[in-house]
Amino acid sequence: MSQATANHSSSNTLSSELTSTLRDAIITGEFAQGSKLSETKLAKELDVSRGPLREAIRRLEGMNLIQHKPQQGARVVILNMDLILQIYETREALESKACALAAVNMTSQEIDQLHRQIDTQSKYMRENSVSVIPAESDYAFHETVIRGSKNKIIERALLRELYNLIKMFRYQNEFARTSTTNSLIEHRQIVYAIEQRDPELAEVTMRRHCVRARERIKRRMQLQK
Amino acid sequence: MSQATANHSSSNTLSSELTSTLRDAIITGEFAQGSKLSETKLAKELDVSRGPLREAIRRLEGMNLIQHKPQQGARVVILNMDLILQIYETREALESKACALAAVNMTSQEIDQLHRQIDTQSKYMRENSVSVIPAESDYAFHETVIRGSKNKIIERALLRELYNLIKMFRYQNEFARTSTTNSLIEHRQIVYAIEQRDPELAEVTMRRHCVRARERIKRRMQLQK
DNA sequence: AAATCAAATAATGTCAACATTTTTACGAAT
DNA sequence: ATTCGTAAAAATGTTGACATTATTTGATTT
Repeated sequence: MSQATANHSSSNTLSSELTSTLRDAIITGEFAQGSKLSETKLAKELDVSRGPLREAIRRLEGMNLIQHKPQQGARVVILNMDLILQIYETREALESKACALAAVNMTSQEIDQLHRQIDTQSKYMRENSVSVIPAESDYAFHETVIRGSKNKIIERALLRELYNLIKMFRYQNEFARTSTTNSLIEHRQIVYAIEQRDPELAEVTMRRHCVRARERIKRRMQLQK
Repeated sequence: MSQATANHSSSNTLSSELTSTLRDAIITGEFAQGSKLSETKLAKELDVSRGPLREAIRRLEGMNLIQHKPQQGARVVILNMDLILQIYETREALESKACALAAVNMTSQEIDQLHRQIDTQSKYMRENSVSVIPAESDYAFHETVIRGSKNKIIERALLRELYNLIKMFRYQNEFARTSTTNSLIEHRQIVYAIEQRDPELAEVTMRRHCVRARERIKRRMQLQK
């Protein structure tokens, strides 16, 4: 309690702290894809017992970030091209539906927030004379739409499972990071559809946005190879 | 090892055994919706220590079957009308996509299996002079389609998360159980679209099948109320 | 009788030790 | 040199005890 380094999240349990810590380490690639998360080694390094560590691993398993085999331990998921495309396919199905629902269920305050987020992106590009949207800003926009769906199941599937994998992929692959000027235009179209309270338009607009992202990724991965 | 009741799954870990046991108990309503899963009580009843029990609870959390609050324990999810409709909405988005992918990716052997499953359903209805498909047979059909998508992410989201909730809902609500003659017709249409290798047709056919199921549920829940 | 507070009780969170399985290391045999 | 098998080492699975936090109980006050 008298420690200098303020533990700003001391109210949480150790197990949930570990979940966040390990999740971030996996996303950033600090733990390499396919590498083993040794309980004994991690427990020593992080100075915790294996109990909470195992619980954190079970949670990460539920987020698709690691795979666990009985008696053999846990390994970081490997994002090969097949899996990435499957992730983007799933995202397309879920987020287009989320967007349709958002057109019906979002409050006007939430729509205002979408405008502010787009303005931030636009301003950033103008002031820095670049044609890329910062990743955090892009995530924030999509998160607002997803939460606006008011569908807890879709929200959980996207934010708790898929987006962690997408963040991991983008963070570790430079070529996957760019959200170009086109993205901003598409974001505007999405907000327009939601504002019009037009779920069909919102759905196809978001679907196209996701499909384009996937195809861009696919093209670049094939070049890479 | 010399017990009369053969433990046919003794090769698995205790923790995974507990996961299955608790999952089934939740689905069947043996643990009531909203009731607390007390670690100490369960540990005594099942004669296991709390460690593996806690891991099983973390896994069930990842399946959306229970909600866990720090320092307060785990409670069985409550399937109110809102959540049920959200579950069916999500299923619609995922399974229609899965069906489109199945039209592209299924092997002819897997398509044969679909035919056999439909024949079983048809035969059952003829021989028993009823107009309902047994729940297990309906699940089996959908599972074959879902696995046929070859998309591990969608497969996991549907089979590991959504379908457990749907099974729980159907098991505990008599009015939600009936898969009528129409379902069999729709199943035939789905197989036809897959057989034609027509992903667009497969997608809209499965979507309609899911939408109808949801609307049937919605109508009956509103009457119930 | 209702509300409030404190002690007692019970529950969840965490740890360290033990049990079992897997992996590694090493030596013998072909 | 390679393969095989055995022993040692290390890892995961499981348990019971301790620490801390919630909840309950009961006495006190208004």
